[in-house]
Amino acid sequence: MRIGELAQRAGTSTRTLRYYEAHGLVRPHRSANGYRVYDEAELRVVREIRSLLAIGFGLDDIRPFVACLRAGNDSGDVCPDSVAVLRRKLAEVDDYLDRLGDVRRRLHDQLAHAIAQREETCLRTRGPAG
Amino acid sequence: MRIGELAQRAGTSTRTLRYYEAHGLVRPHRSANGYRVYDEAELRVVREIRSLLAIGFGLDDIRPFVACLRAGNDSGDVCPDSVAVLRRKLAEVDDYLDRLGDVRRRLHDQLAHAIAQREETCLRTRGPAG
DNA sequence: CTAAACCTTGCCGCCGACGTCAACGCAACC
DNA sequence: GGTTGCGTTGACGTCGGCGGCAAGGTTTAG
Repeated sequence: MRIGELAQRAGTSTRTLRYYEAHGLVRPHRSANGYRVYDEAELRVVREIRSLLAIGFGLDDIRPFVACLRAGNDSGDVCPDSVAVLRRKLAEVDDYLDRLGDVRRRLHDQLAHAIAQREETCLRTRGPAG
Repeated sequence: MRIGELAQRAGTSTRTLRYYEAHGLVRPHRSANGYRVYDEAELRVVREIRSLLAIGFGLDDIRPFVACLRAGNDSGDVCPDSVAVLRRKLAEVDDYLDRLGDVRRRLHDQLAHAIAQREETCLRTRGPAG
């Protein structure tokens, strides 16, 4: 399969596939004329990459998962390195959830305060009977 | 007050202050020799900017808050435009919290699955009496 | 023979909030 | 008058995951 077909089947672009290759994640052969040739297994790899990117992983984080797939495992996350990354990412997400919760509270309070102030101003402007 | 002093008092850099100015957020006068001169109120403005940046606002989002302060209000969030931004941001954060919660669940499940698989492999390798 | 549809490498653009020079001017002190 | 420490503008670098374009080669269909 050539790059265009893989791109279409993986739901991405040829540019993206070349980018993954440049970063060592996808490894095509080359046909006589220099065209990239991918075997079926690479489709699996590309889908794994896309799936992990979608939940916030960087390409560096993804490398162990690809290696795990290439090592013949049914899923990319059963190898020690992958598990380590999963643990780290889970911790990062938990951390981020905490901070985002704080931000939410601050936003909520600030909004409540602003609205209260506006009500007050409104009352003063129109008079207490307003 | 000149740019160095303001930077120090606001806990930031001169580069940052010039950047804010280039984006219309801070407005110094100029002394005869061309130096930027800030009055005390600008310290307040810069602190507002920093505070909002820290909770994930972009400079564009912050502009209404600065305008609100400049209009003579005690806090930058009581004006209609600021309130609108606060509402929008709160919605964005809620949205992000939802998606991050999904991601967390997926990470957690994936991790649990990976560990279960490894246990199984381990047992098979060492034998059921392992 | 030519056009169309593939493919190749290479390089610039993007977003956003700055950091980090470069090359210069101004002010003050000894 | 030389040094030090302020200030000025301008322009390029950063990070990451690509998009998009240029300038060419290959293959296939008509």
